[in-house]
Amino acid sequence: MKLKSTQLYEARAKVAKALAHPSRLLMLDALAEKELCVCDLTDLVGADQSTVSKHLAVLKNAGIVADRRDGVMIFYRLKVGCLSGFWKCVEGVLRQNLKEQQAVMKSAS
Amino acid sequence: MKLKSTQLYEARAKVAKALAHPSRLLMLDALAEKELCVCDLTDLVGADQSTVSKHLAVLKNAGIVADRRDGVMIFYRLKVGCLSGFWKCVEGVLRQNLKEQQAVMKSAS
DNA sequence: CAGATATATGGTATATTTGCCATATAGCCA
DNA sequence: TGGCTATATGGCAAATATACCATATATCTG
Repeated sequence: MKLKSTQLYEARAKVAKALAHPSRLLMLDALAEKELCVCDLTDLVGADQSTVSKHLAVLKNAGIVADRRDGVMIFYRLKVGCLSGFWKCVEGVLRQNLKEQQAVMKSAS
Repeated sequence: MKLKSTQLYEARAKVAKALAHPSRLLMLDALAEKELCVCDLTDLVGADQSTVSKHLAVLKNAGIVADRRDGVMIFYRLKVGCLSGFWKCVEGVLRQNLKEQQAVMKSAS
């Protein structure tokens, strides 16, 4: 039971780690629209191609995206559909947190 | 617009980073039930108290939990309600990925 | 096959994260 | 106030993540 739990949280952490970089999040947002090749994503992120390739490997290894070869190009697509809803919820909470902080600041002044 | 986007993805990454550790995820799961003091969470995680305290600081700084003092003890509670639903969705996708991989293995054997 | 293009991988320097120890801070109670 | 308990913080060493360069691999095309 303890081992099982450990594995569960490590699996979740692997996904969270894959999401824990601005460039990867930018790419995921773009991929939510349509599949894109590495060249598109490299342009989008504005980093070295090898850097983008490694970011994509992280996402793929976490099971968040999948890839498909078409000739010389490799297209990546999103496999997890719950990201946009999740961020919407999280950002709602953070906005609320901010409001509460501002209220505290105001009452203290 | 570019700056705004960068800030958005950095804000999201901060939340994802806070989620990117098995011990923190274990604590968040426990906090989904009810608020807990640092001592409870230290027992749960089984790490040094200072380590747990720092993990909690990460979660608090990301806006995922809030704390409340009651005498000598400090109770933490979850502020973000969308975590369990998110993990449920993610784990569904990962299970599906696994099935597909197994199907590939089978057809290749 | 040779050359060109798209992508991945190895190597390495730098930055960040993590965990524990020691210690500081804060509240409770005698 | 002094001692006790709960929690937080500073410091440091080890582990991990990140970015870029150089280069390897794979595919297409002539």
